[in-house]
Amino acid sequence: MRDGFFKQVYDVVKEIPKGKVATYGQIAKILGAPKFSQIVGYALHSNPNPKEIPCHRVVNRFGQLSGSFAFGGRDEQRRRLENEGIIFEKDGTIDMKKYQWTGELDDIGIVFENLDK
DNA sequence: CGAGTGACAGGAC
DNA sequence: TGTCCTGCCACTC
Repeated sequence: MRDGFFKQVYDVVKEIPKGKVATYGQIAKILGAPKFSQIVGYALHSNPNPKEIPCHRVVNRFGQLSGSFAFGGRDEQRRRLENEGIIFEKDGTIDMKKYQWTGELDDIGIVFENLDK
């Protein structure tokens, strides 16, 4: 998996279950590098594959939608999340206690061995 | 190949 | 989740 860190990010993001969200930092941590949070955001910004990568399920640590969105703006992102059962507060944030993806590697089936080859 | 960039996080106060 | 400030590293030009 040395095609780039980005690809690893995409692999994880694709495994986020419907109705759940994850933070950039969380994804970074899953990849074994908590400091990669910014890189995760950068990776999704590139978003070479919008139809495969549900980046609307990835939010910042406040549970708030990101400023720019590759699919068509915050509105679209919000609608997609609502469509998955996620309720937004009136200030545009979501309840992370309820919706934050608690799953880790065990749940998503990605094994670090795979990352090695 | 060096410098700048960025969908961020976390600690300090 | 008050604000401010610093660190972080892959990627692009």
